[in-house]
Amino acid sequence: MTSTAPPTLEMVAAAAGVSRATVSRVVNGSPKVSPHVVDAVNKAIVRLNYVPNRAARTLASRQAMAIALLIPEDIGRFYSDPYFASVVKGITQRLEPTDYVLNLLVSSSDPRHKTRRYLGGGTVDGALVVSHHAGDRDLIVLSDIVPTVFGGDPTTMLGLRERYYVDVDNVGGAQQATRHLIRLGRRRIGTVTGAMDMHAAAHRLTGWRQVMAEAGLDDSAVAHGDFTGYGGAAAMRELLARRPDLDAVFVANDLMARGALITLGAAGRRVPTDVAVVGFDDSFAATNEPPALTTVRQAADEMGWAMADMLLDLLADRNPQSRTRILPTTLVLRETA
Amino acid sequence: MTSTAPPTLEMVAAAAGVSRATVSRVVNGSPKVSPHVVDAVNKAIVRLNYVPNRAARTLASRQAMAIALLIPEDIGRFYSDPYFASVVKGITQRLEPTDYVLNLLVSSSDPRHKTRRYLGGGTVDGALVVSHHAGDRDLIVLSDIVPTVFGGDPTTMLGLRERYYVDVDNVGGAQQATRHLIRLGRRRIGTVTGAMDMHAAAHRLTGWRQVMAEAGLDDSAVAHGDFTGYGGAAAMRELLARRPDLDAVFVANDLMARGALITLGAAGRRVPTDVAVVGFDDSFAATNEPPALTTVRQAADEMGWAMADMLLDLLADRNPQSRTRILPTTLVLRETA
DNA sequence: TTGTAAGCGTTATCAA
DNA sequence: TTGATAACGCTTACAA
Repeated sequence: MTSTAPPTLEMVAAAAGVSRATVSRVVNGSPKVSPHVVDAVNKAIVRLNYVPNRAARTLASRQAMAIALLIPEDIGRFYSDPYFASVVKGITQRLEPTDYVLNLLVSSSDPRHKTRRYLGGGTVDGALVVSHHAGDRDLIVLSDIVPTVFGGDPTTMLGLRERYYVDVDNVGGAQQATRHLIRLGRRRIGTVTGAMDMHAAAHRLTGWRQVMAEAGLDDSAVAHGDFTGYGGAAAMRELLARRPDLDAVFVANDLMARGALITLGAAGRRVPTDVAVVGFDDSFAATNEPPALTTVRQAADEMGWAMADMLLDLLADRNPQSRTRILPTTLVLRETA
Repeated sequence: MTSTAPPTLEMVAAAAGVSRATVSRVVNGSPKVSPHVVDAVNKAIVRLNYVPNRAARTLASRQAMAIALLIPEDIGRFYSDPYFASVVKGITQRLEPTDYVLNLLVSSSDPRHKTRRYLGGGTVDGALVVSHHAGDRDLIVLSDIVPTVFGGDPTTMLGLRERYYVDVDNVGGAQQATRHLIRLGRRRIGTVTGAMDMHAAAHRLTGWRQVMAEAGLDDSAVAHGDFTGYGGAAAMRELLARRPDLDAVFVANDLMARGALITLGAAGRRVPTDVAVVGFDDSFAATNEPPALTTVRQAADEMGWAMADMLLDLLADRNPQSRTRILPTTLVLRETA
């Protein structure tokens, strides 16, 4: 903890024998300063161990150089899902080489108040919203306060003007998974869905349905899960009870796929010999333990990266290529299908 | 995005027919303002939808009302470990009711530069460091810049002055787990350690050793893991090869315990009938899928909470009870032992 | 109880 | 290329 007050621009100016303005120019890399002066100033900066004061800078330039990361109220889920962690990872990676910093903002029970106050205070230049749930209406409002990029399509809600967002191709991923299962010769294919109040779950189910229909297969073996391992195990039991002859299952995320695997093992089914299993996410859960899951990779970190990238464009008044960006999903073949 | 400039204190003052100072007092809840005036000011604030400018406030008060969360360079590990997620959760929960905000700072490859610059710029009032690895020396330096609280004992490194930190009782937890196994009648007890460059792994091994020695049991069945599921599975195989008659195993974290369970299943051992298994962490992995793990709970979120709490004390010039705080660990009995 | 006025450390606008 | 000199929006003695 520093005891003496930190050096100011003024002190550096005095030490270098120039004006404050000049030091400011040097600090900000202005091209029109004589090399000689630049040198003198830099020496003084180093000698005094000078670091610009952020608040003063923000106040004068009206730029906070900070971005808010808004997290849904449902804290528990956010932290327990490796998917979110990867998104955050991607965001921080994109921001790393920039001067922007990330402010973690867990939208409280009263987002209207604290969050709005925060964003309104000029504390941040923009916001990133990571939320899967439909119904986080409050968050939508925020995009009227500062430039905002959403993770996941927020336009499924009504009354929305154009919003910026990045999403992954959930439908396409589910299609690939299902087609793969069919290619494998499976015909009695079921699916375990995610929590249906999240658009990702709905889209994945849609993809599965489309391919099943195309192939003229029975698409009635649907059981609803909740994106947790236990939920996946329970849904799998339900599926097995209804269709004991099932030879494949597309599970809407890896966590549930793990649970499904356990149910299958307990029921004496060999994977993938008897029943092939494909998960979704290619998260940590897919490869942390054997058997390694065949799954649909949605590059969550890329999503975070793309979100930050889009926001950066917005903040630089550089218009992003487009308001939305859909990232591809790819099937990753491993041991379960 | 607002197009018109946001209202200032000055504008509120004008609207309410009082001075700037008075508005400031009202905003900051000063007691010596007549109720009548308070009312008028608040009305004006609401009417203008006024939100104080953070930068101006910070500049004038020399308080950033922000806390940095420093994350180790090894990004991947941080994000894939549910333990860290819980710590962050605890931190945000403690900070929720305060006016402090959290700044996520992933210490880059060159922490000396960007991080120091950041902390030095008066951007934050204090810092929280979450790191398990020994050797993050650079981070230690930071505690000379701003008040800092560490998660995990940083004093194992040399040349350290007094530091503030919160840790969990790893030794005690391992002891409880091992004693439980003995109480169960198990005598041929092995252990799978974590990555030995982390002090938590070392402490857990120590706890196991102590109890084994006390009980006069053979403590040679030690296999080293790396805190991942695959590592745990491999270590378990090694243990089984060396000691086929093993009747219990203490695994240094839940992720590895999951892997160990798979190895045991493949080897035809029933859990807990043939081999009892106790994990560590009580993380997400312990209960996400069956069987639910008997494990040692280290309340990671409490750790985050305690870290933030200690820092808050520091920032309020309230001296914390003590410079260090060791949180208890408790054995959670479930299905595997 | 309220107001005046002097900062807080930068950036930005002019001149020079 | 450099230097005065205003802002920027708020807090905080110090007066009244």
